[in-house]
Amino acid sequence: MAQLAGVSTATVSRALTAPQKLRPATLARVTEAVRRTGYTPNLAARTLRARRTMLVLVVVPDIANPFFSDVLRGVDEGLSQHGYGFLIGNLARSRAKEPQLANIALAGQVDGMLLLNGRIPQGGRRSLTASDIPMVAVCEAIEGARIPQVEVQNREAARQAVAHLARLGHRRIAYLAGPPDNFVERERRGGFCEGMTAAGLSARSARFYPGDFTFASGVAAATAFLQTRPRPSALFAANDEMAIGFVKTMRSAGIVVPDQVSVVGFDGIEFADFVEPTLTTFRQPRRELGYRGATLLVAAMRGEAIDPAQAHQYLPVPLLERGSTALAPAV
Amino acid sequence: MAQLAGVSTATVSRALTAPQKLRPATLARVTEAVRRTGYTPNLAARTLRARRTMLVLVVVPDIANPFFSDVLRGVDEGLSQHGYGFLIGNLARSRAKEPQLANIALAGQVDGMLLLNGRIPQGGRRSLTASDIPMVAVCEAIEGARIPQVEVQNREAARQAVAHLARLGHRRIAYLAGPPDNFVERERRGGFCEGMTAAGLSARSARFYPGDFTFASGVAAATAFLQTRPRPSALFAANDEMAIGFVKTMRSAGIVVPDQVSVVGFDGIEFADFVEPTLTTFRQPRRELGYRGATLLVAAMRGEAIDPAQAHQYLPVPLLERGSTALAPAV
DNA sequence: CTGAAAGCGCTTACAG
DNA sequence: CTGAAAGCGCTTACAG
Repeated sequence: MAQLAGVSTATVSRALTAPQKLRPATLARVTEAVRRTGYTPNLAARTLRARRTMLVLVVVPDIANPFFSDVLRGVDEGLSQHGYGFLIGNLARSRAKEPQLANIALAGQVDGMLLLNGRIPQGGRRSLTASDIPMVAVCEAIEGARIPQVEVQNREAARQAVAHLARLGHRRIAYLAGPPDNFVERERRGGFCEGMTAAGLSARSARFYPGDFTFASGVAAATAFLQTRPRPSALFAANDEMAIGFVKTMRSAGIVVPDQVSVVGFDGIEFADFVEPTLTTFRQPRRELGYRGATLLVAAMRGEAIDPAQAHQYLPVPLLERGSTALAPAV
Repeated sequence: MAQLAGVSTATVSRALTAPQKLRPATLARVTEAVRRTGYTPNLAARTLRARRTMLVLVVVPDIANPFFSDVLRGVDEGLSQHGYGFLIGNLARSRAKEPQLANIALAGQVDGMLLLNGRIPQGGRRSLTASDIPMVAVCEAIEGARIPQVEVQNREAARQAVAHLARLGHRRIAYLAGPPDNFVERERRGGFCEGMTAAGLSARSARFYPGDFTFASGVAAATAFLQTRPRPSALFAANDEMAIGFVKTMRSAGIVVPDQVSVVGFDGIEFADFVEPTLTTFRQPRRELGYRGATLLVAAMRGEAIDPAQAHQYLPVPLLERGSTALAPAV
C-alpha cells in the first residue's frame, strides 16, 4: 500500500487522519493507492496506538422495550455525527450483567458510557465511579451522580395531568403507580400529589393502585378500581402500557371511557394512537433525549468543559389531549 | 501487575486466557494480583495480536421497529453464551449507511456479521461478498447469497391464513400487501395466491390493496375497501400494523369486526393483543430467529463446518386464532 | 510449566 | 512536508 504510493506508512496514516498536513500531490498519490487496493486501516491497531476507540457503550435496561428504540435512534444521530459508533449493553431487566458492562468500559473498549438505566453499573474489576471514564445519564436520572444528565420534566407533567383533569371538573382522581423503587415513578407520583394539592384536592384521600409499568398491572388495577366505592371519575397512570390495560378492561366491563372514567397516560407510545379511544397522554421526546445525551457525552469525551446550565437538562413533555379524557360526569 | 505477582507478562496472559496451562500455585498468585490491582486487559492490544475482536456487527434495517428488539434479545443470548458481544449497525430504512457498515467489517473491527436487512451491504472499500468475513442472514432471506440463513415459513403461513378463512366459509378474500420489493412481502403474497388456488378460489379475481407495512397504509386500504363492490368478507394483511390500522378504520366506519369482516394479520406484535377485537395473526418466533442466527454465526466464526441441513432454516409460525376472525356472514 | 523476545498495524513526537 | 523509529499492550511460537 505505502510502497505502491511510494511513501512511508507514516504518510499514509497522515493522508487518512490529517490530510491537510500533506502536499496535495502526495495526498493524491496516496488516495489513489488506497482506492486501488481497497485498503482499510486496522481499527485495533489505531485504537491501541491512539488510545481511543471512537466507540461508546450504551447501557439499556431492556432492549425489547420499544421506548428505547427511539432513544437509540437519537443516540445514533448524535454520535455518528461526530464519528463515534456505539455498542449496546442490554441489562435485560436484571443487574446480573452490570459487572460485565462495567468491565467493557474499564478495559478501554469504549471511550464513554451512556446510561439509560438509572444506575451506574456496579461490580466491575474497578469502580466506574472512581474511574475517569466519561458518562452521561439519559431518561432515568441517577441521583447523586456527578455526571451530566438529561431527563424529562416528569414532576411538572404529572402536576399538569392533575390540573387538566381538575379543569374538566374531576375531583376524585386516582393514581396508577409504577414500581416504587423506580426514579421516574417517584417523580410522577410526587407531581401527582403536588397537583392534587394545587387543585385544592386532597392527595391523602386519593386512591393509589399499585402497578409495575406492565399492561397486566393495568388490568389488575382496573379490577380493583371496579370494586372501589365511591368510584373515582378519573385516573392518571404512570405510563401508557398500564393506562391501555386499564382502559381495555374498563371497556370489557361495560364502563365507557371517557364518559364514565377519564384516563391520562404517560410516554406517548405509538400504540396510544391506535387504541379506542385514543389515549390522552404526555409525549416524551425520546429521540431528543438520546440526541442530547449523545451530544453531551461527545463533549465530555473530547475533554471539553460542559456548561453547568447544560449539565442537567429537563426536557418538557407536551400533553396530548385526545379521546380518553372528558368532562366529569354530573353528580 | 506482573511484577506484583512475580511473573512475566506472558504468564499473566496465560492466567487470563488459558489457566489450565499454569501450575495452580502460579495461577493463584496471578489471580490474587489481578484482584488486588483491578487489572483489566486492554482489548485493543489483545485484538491486534490475536487477530479477532470477539465482536459481531448486527445490521438492522430500522432500530426503532420493536420487531427487531426481540430478535436482538435472541441474538444477545446466542452470542454472549460464547463470549461474543455485538455492535448494532442501524440502516434507518435507507441504504446510505451501507458503505460505512461494510467498512466496519472490512476494517477487522468485528469477526462476523448478522444481517437482518435482507441485503449484503454494498459500497465498502472492498466487496463484502468477496471477503471471507463470516455472515449469516436472519429474518429477511438474501436470495442467491451463499451464507447460512434463518427465516420463517412465510409462504406456508400465508397459505394457512387463506385455508383458515376458507374453512370459516369466506370466499371473497382480499390481500393487503407490503412494499413490492420486500422479500417477505413477496413470499406472503405468493402463499396467499397458492392458498386461494388450494381452496378452489380464484387468486386472480381477489382484491389486492397496496400497502407499505405502516399503520397509515392500513387506514388507506380500509378507505379503498369501503368503496369496493362486492365487498370482500375477509382480509389477510401482510403484517399486523396494517391489519390494526385497517380494523380501526373499519370500526370507525361502523363496520363490525369480525361479524362483517374477518381480518388476519402477520407477526404477532405485542399490540395485537391489546386492540379490540384481539387480532388473529401469526406469531413470529422473534427471539428464536435471533438466537439461531447467532448460533450459526458463532459456528462460522470458529471455522466449524456447518451442517447443510442447518444452513437454511425455516421456522414455523403458529396461527393465533383470536377475536378478529369469525364465520362468514350468511349471503 | 515459565520466560525472553518478536511482532500484530498503526500513530506521533522528533529530525531534517 | 516527509521519513525513520519508537512504542501502544497484548499473545504466542520457541526455548529451556
